[in-house]
Amino acid sequence: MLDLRRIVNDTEAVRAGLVKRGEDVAPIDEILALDIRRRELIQQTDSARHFRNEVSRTIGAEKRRPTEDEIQQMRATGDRISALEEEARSVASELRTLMLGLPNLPLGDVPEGLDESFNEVVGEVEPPPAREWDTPHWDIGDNLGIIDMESAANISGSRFYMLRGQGARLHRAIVGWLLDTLVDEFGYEETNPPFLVREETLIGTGNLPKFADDLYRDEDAGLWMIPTSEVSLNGIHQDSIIDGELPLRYCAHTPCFRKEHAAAGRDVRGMKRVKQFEKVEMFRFVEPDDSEEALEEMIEISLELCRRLGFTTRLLKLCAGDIAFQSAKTYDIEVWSPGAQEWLEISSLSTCTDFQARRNNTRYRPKGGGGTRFPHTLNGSALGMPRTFIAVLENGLQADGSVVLPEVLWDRVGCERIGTR
RNA sequence: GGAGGGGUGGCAGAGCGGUUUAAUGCGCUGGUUUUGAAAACCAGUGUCACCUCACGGUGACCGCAGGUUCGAAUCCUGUCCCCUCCGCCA
Repeated sequence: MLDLRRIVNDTEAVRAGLVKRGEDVAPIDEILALDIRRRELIQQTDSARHFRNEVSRTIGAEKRRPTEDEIQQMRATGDRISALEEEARSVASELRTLMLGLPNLPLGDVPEGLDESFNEVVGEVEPPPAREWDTPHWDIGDNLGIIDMESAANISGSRFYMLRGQGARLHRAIVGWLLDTLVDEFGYEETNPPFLVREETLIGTGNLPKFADDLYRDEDAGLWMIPTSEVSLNGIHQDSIIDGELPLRYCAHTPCFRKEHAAAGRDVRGMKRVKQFEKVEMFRFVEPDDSEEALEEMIEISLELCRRLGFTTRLLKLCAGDIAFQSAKTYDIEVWSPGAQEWLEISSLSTCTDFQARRNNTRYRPKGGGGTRFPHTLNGSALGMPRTFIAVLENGLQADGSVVLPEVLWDRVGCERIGTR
């Protein structure tokens, strides 16, 4: 959520930010009008209530029964207050609806542009030359008997995958290695949060109300399945004032559930785009002044993880039209997929400034005192799973069809190579 | 699913119709003392909104939503969540 005061005091900058994202600015004028009405109503209600408080306080202090006149007058005041409150509620609710529909504003250094063709590659990298045996991950997995797409379809239909034997173990090894590395080397607290969340939690991240169509839900229970652990981790401090010092660094390994309507017909083969996948996520609550540096640190962590897995990567700075609703700035890390001869998004790292904290009503106490403030939140994949798995297979593929594993995984998988030699 | 108990300020925890503008403790901030630190002592310190250049003022908030009343943290109804016990399922 944007700061209402900022919309009022710095209207043109807010409009410019929305335009940069290709967003409709019409709600701004409605918001400004509703805010004026809202203030009027608050003032009128407050003064009516002040009157009522004065009178009843006097009666109480004098320990007497109220007079007939007083009772009449107070009843009328009560009715007036009720009427004002009712209008105030409806104005506040309209205002909130509009506010929840506004995306975050892109930071100044976010590239202009409305679609992915305007994303900037940071430090161009040449992909390695193609090898004659390069082949997509589904063929590799099929040959080795470690990816079983047919069974997945039997169980759940399209856009699911199933891993078997050493494939399942490799998957588990990657996840375990990622978590351990984040905890042991990069100062993250490991968490294992709920995967089903309340509606308010999804409003807090920005997924609701706007993107309900992308999410799975249990309507009877009022619970939704998370599309990313960002949702659960952001929810930890919902409606509360963080007790203690920032920064807070959480990581989690969770399943993620997405309907993927928007991708209908695209990436249908293999496990690249599926309705259920797993991800190891990094999440931070930081002081506002520290968020840009924190984002750089998180990018460096993800790049380092890719390096240790032996991946060829490139870094993308997303343009204003391509960043997520809640994001103020996003970098994607893409890994070279030799089997498909394309760059594959393996991590997305964003700062959401105070946008999520505001929606979530998460606050902290700055060190010097002086009340509460909204922290900044940042999230990023410490590598998304099926794609990391894909990259390990395609990069490690040998001419004989076996896959040589990155050294960091040897102990966990129990071998250096999958397949015959 | 059944029975009971409970949700109060950063935390703990009183209050159960009108001097409560929510006691007290912890924590936090500042000060005194000290070579320095700790301890002790003194003072301050809930959140949010609106008005004001400011000093300051006003209002709301005791899980949430209604209701009763001149007046509700306090009484009534509904609802959500947490805890204990029982049952059922893993």
